[in-house]
Amino acid sequence: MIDKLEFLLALAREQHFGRAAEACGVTQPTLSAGVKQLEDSFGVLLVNRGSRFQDFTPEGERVLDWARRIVGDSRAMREEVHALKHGLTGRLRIAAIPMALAMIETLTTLYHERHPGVQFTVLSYNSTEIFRLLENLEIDAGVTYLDGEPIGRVTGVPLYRERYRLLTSTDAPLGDRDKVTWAEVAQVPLCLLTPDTQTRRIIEGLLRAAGGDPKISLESDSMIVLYSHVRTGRWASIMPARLAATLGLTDVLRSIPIVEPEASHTIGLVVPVRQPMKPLTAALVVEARRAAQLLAD
Amino acid sequence: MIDKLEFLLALAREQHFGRAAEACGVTQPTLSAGVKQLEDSFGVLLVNRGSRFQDFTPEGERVLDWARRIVGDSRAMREEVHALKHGLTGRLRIAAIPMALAMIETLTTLYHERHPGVQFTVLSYNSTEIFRLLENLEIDAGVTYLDGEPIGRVTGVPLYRERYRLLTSTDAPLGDRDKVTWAEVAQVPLCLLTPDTQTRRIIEGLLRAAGGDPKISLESDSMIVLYSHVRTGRWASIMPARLAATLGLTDVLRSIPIVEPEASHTIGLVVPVRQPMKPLTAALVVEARRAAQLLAD
DNA sequence: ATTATTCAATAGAGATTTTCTATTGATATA
DNA sequence: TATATCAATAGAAAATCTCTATTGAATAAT
Repeated sequence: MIDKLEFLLALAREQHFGRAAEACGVTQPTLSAGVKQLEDSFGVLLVNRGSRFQDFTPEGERVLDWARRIVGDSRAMREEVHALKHGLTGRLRIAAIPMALAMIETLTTLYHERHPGVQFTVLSYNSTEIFRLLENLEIDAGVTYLDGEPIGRVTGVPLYRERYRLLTSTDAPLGDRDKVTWAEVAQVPLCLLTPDTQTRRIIEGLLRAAGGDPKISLESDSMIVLYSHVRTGRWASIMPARLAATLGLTDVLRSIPIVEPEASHTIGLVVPVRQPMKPLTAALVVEARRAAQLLAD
Repeated sequence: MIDKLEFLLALAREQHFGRAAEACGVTQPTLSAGVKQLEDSFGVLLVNRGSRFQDFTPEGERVLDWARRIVGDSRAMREEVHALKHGLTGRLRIAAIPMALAMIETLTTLYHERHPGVQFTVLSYNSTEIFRLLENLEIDAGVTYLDGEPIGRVTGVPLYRERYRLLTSTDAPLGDRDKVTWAEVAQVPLCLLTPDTQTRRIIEGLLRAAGGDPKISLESDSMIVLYSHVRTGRWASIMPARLAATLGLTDVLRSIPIVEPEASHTIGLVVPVRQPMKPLTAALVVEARRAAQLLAD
């Protein structure tokens, strides 16, 4: 039964019987039969298909919702029993927005000190995807903005407040300033994250609110790409103070506070609201609260 | 997998492999094998047994907790999909404390008007048992005291406030009074519910607080037994005004307010906190809120 | 228009799992 | 000491699950 529900989750993820089957480690007819069995047992069609996968019926969507919950709980149960016997072990899957990647280390280091048996998978995704991955049980926790765009069925633990800075070289325009305004920054060609990220939308919003029409000379979904460009001294970017400090400043590379307004956003851990949590996740929430104290401004 | 968890729930309920098997509609070896499979798959012992059932291991208790959740959700899923197709049908299982039995009609009547396809099972249990039954998924909802003794993992919906009255005949002691005090009532021989009920504990508490040492001339777990005795005019009892009115007063039988103090307790619906609820339960909560308005003092 | 290709359902065989009956072994009760 | 109760075990039968191979339908490519 539960494995059939896992079939359904895989199908929702892959939107394709064959790939879903592969993801579950079974053959396509097996997965097809599993879905059909669910349909028979419920007495309703769950998936619309016309010789290929189309989408889920309304009933299918509801079942999918329950399936996520039931499959999640069944994994949590196994994890908890395992933890009772062997302590915390296993893999904790975390996704973070690019802007927060450099601070994940604070979390994982604290966690690893207490629970050395736990391994980590840290992925970079935009905030929208993070919520989708959480819903689909593909990650255990995310690190993203807590304010701003609405958040779904998750619990948030604030980690720190992020303030943006202009990263530029001393000999570039504005490079000699103590602080700059958003209006001024809007005049400079910038390297920013791609428009699918919330950070990009926030920064563009601030630039436009200051009356600017920003020129994005280079965009990427990788902070490394942005930073390596800025490092040459020929490009400028905007990033959180903390991130700039982590990546390292050089004698020609400066991180300049941006004012008017002094915008700040809260970054935090997000985990499924489900109670009780998986033990690995519960422990992460504990460490996140500790990390928040370390990171407090 | 889920059926194995059901085996475990039955075992917790029956404390006996054979009876648990019968309750699940399988033979004893099948249930034994199912439990053993769970143990193998978790790698831990769940049940302590020395040639017969003893109890659950700590790990077993945790698994039991998850099993209740998972099994409950899986039933809720089926119910919801069924409701999407056929509307609300099935059986709603409600347990109420004896003192509240007469008001259940208010709930079921409202419910039945809107959802004629739903059938009811109404059981009489004391408040402690009601919580146990809720935990074990043996009932969908309970009706009991919301204040007083601590309540567990349930959501409460207040229905009405209950005020106690002395039920006695006109020619008995106190029978001619407009109101009586708890101290006075403590002097009269009474018919009350058995001591395992919260109502009995509350009433005895009030009587003792008024300095009395009550004589319980007859006790029963059945309101009918109490009422039929009082009806003869030779016995007296204490019950809520509303209940007395439902059972019917005669020319010799009076219901007299008891004061000093004018104690009152809230009776309400209790349902599992689980979100989302089973459709039948969710509908019951809606009707309970309507009923509360009808019953408001 | 014809041919290829992709996709999911179906058929049927083999493997696995599940469940049963019957029995045993152990413990508790008369 | 005999009897009854309880749960585990053994082994056979039944049900199920999963696989390979194929079909049929729909889309894409030539």
